[in-house]
Amino acid sequence: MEDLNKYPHPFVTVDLFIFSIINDKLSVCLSKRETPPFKDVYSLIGTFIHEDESAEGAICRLLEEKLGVTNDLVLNQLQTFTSLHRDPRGRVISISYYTIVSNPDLIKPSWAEWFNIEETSIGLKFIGKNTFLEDNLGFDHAKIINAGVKQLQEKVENSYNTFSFQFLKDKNAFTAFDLQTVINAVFLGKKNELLNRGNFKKYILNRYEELKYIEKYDKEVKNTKGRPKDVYRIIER
Amino acid sequence: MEDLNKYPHPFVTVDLFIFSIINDKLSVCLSKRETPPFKDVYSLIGTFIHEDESAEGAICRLLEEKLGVTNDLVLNQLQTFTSLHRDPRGRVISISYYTIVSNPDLIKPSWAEWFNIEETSIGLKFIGKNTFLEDNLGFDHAKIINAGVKQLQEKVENSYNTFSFQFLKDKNAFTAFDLQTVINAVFLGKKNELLNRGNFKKYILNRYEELKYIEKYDKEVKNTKGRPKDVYRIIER
DNA sequence: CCAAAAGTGTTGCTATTACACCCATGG
DNA sequence: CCATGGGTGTAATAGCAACACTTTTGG
Repeated sequence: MEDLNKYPHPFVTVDLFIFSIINDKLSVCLSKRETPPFKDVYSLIGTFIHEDESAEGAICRLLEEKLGVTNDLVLNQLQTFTSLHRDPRGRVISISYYTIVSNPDLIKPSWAEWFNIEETSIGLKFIGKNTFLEDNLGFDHAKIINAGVKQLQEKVENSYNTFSFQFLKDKNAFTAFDLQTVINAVFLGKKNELLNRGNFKKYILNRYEELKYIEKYDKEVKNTKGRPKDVYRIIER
Repeated sequence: MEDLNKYPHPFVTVDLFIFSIINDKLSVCLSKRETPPFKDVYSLIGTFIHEDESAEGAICRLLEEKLGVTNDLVLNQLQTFTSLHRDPRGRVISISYYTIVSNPDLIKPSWAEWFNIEETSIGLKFIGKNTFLEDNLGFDHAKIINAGVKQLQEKVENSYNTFSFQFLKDKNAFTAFDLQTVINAVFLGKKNELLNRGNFKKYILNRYEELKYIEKYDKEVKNTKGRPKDVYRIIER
């Protein structure tokens, strides 16, 4: 059999971005690089793929060992980036993944920071606690995040799926309002006008209920004025 | 700066599949492998990525040098496959791409063969001139083609785009019938009942015309009975 | 002038939108 | 009992599917 070693082989990394919703805004978790290249610059969280693991395996290792996340998360492969000079260290290709956490506090390390995503006329900008990012991300990661946000929106667009449920903080007690907040966040506020409250409840939530994706099970314990919201929980399959 | 060579690095290939429509059926171009592993077994056409080229660059090299295709084709990245034992030679990951050619005769080499794609109750089967393939493809390529067909259908599903135009044999002279044949082929015949002739012409073709994707420019030169078809051409952007 | 094949019109159904109205709660 | 906020009903509209009807050709 042919000897593979006669072929030059590029290095392969996985890069992950984690989405969540913070203060009703779509947010992404980035890290400040502690080593060159791009020392002190923010970028996606990544690692080289080891010989004995798949790309998903590398992402899981990243989540467990570096980020301390042991929950089972749904991993979505986004795209593989291969342009020649994307990494100054040499020939490195990157397989990018994204995932969703409902609770941003799941990510413990201090070097991992959350950034709200906002849309400007020229593109996305990322607003951290003390930092403000626009195009100043390491590698080609600004481009990757743009592609990721777009794909996330496409996945949620198709209303009659359960993809957006991943953002819900409590899968056993949420309301139409909660889910609509998620969807508004994913679309960076732009869908606010598109679907009014009444129709959302009637056509989206009631439809999910008919399809047995969710079930009503109790009224909200509330302490504000007004009629209490219907409370749902997800029906596990 | 960190020395990359301390990391083990997997090998990286690109694998391409070319779609076309032959005898009104969606077809895919595969090759019989001339060397191990999987000698004499059919598989996608692939190559290792060189040090000095991107994945798209490797696909272009494949098309030009191996397949003799110099046309500018639209390349679509499908997915990257990384499971550990997908290649018996060792740790090899594959970035898969697909493209569309309107004329299958563009692919000249004798080792590249076209297979009609049909759907059975258990999955896809591939029917060549003398060969019949079902699960007996090399590597994990049966899985890759399944994913590719699915993505192709999703792209075409969204009716108001121009993706399906890539299959048209003559972009300067086609009819509603031609385009409907393309779409029926992409859906492996299953959409035959869904859209009748009259509605397709009215709602799809006339809409494309309004959107200035296509324009009517002549009647068909015909030698059969019946009213001549409207003939369109694509408006280039 | 008739059959064939394709374009166009008509009808009804369904999904969506806008918006009004009704209901449950706290103060 | 009223303001608040959420649930539900209603009317208008847009899009689509089914199918009938009309137009244009060849023989």
